[in-house]
Amino acid sequence: MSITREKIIELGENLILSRGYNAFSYQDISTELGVKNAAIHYYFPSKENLGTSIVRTNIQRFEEMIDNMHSRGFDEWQQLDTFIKIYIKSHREKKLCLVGSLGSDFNTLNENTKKELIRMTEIILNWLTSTLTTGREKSIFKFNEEPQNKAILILSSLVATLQISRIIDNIDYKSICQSITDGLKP
Amino acid sequence: MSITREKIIELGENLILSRGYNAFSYQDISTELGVKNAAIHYYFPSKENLGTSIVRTNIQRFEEMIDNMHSRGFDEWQQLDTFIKIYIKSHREKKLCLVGSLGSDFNTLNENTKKELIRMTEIILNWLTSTLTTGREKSIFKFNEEPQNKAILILSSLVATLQISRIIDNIDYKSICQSITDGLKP
DNA sequence: GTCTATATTCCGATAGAC
DNA sequence: GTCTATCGGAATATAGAC
Repeated sequence: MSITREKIIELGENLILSRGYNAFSYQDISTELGVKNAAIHYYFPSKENLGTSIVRTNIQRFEEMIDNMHSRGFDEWQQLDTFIKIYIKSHREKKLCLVGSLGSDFNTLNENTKKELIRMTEIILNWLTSTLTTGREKSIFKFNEEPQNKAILILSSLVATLQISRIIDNIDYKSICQSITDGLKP
Repeated sequence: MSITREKIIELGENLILSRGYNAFSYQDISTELGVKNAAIHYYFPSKENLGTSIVRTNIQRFEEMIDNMHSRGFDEWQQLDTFIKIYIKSHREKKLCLVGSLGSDFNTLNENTKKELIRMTEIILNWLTSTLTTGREKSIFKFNEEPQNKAILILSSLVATLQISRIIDNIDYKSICQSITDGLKP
């Protein structure tokens, strides 16, 4: 795994999160790296390859985070807080998250990228649903909805508030996150 | 206001909601209308003009709906239900809403389109915040968050669940909407 | 193995035909 | 007033140079 390859994935991800999948080009990346746009095709023959690799990298990062939290013995509150902090960071950096950004572009993605995005979203929702379920069993959380529905509502709130924050710039993202967690307190 | 002009706005809106602003072209619209792509430029000289007109049309539609509900004497529950039904219809038609779709593309929009999108989002959020506030004063709704935060949370849930539904296709959108309204019951 | 020169296609947009 | 022929540029992608 070359350093250039990783750099391309990182630049590509940032471009997707700031401008969207269909609004960035290989030229955007190559200019940044000081090479011709065709050089990127050596590492990723088509945009589909790049998009798919970006999503796969994110899945790996997320799974490592989950493993890390489990091995550290984080309880459900600590896990949820850690997850929400990712979104607070994205908000600070004026970026969206892949679910929201690629979700909007879903119908224009290639099959492999779609497949990985589906997989990523399922992994996130399954983890969140499971965390909410066990957290409620332990009376750490309190809520009345189906855990699956609650998971979708929480993820949706985090995802779309990033998008709305981009439109209305004086939104207090942390305060919204506070409202989300307040709604889970026993 | 010619019939062709209205047809272009309608087709353009559907393309933004299904494929995104940067993924549709004048060709997509002209093919549908059986003319050359340049014919669309007669009605909308640039894509910016078209995008801005699409958002303006939506603002007008939303304001007419609000006026209509007020003159019919809808209470806060009836108003919220009517609003949510727009999203259930969008979900059925496999479309997003403009806030979510153009929110993702925000950084790539022209100044005028941005301005109208900001105006539209403010109008929606102001109406929702005001409806939640008076509804709570009348004890029709019950919630603990700041009305402004609650409005953003509800809109975000509706917006991003459309996007997530596109990725994960077996999501019960109506059930999610039920969870949203259940959370407001006294 | 890494990158460039180049091809091809499609985009938004203009000038001008009817 | 409405639409077409056509342009200039940017997109993705290939073939081949180093």
